[in-house]
Amino acid sequence: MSIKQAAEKTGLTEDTIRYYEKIDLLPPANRNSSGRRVYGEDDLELMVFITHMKSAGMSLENIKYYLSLNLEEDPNAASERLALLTAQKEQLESNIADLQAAYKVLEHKVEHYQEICLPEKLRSKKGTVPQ
Amino acid sequence: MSIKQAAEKTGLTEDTIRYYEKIDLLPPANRNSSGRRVYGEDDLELMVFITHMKSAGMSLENIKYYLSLNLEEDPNAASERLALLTAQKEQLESNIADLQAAYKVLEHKVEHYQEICLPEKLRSKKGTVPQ
DNA sequence: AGTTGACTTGGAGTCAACTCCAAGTTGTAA
DNA sequence: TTACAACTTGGAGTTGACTCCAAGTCAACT
Repeated sequence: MSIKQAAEKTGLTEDTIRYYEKIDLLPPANRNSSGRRVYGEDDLELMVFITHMKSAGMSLENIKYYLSLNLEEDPNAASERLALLTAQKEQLESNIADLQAAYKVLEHKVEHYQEICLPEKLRSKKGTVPQ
Repeated sequence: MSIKQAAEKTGLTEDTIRYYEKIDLLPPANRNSSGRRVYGEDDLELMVFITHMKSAGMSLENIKYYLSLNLEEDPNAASERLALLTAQKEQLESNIADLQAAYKVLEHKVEHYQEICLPEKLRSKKGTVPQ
């Protein structure tokens, strides 16, 4: 599939995909006979994985390092990956906790302004802390 | 209190506090007789509020807009604040959901590498999705 | 009077992560 | 064949949020 289709499927932009390739986060894409990038399912999976790690707050630099660990050749690669993932998981836990604290603050504020805006009416739909 | 003490109490750096003042996110600080910045409890509260909103993913620009809504003079300020906060709360909900999805992915990966690294042993301490 | 050390300023530099651009190539369609 | 859209490249520019710097001021202490 073309870079355009890959972009559509992953939610990345074409520029971002090329940028990821440029910084060696993605391996050089396969090319067709006229030199255009061609992607397969494996490539898509990798991009999706990257977006997951990114939304978990991992920097591109760290994702790159993670991906560089060669499971076939390096006997320590697996445990290094484990260490990285565990650290990231812990950082993520604390980020989520921070966000949830911020959420509570927001919730309070929203309630406050609802009381100002809707004089003693329909204050029904309280948000719940997302699970 | 001095900028240094304010920085210590809020976790911001002195540079960041001055930067926030420069971009009009914070009002011009009061000065003592020799022109140095002096902060009171109200100022600290504002800084803490800003850090909360920031960790909720609100941009400094949006926080600035929120703070610029003048409750005394503008009859619509309260409902505009409500709208802003509600939008932010919704965005935050979806961010938290994303993070939790990423967390699940990480958790799976961690389990996978634990199986590789610790051959059928001590796979006890599963992480739980943080509340 | 001299030396710290904490502050002041305006402005420049940094960083991650894009985002855009100009100029060129290729494959398809009218 | 001529137009057109979809790609290609290297490199420059942008954004948000700091972070650092040089040069100067000020108050307190020895």
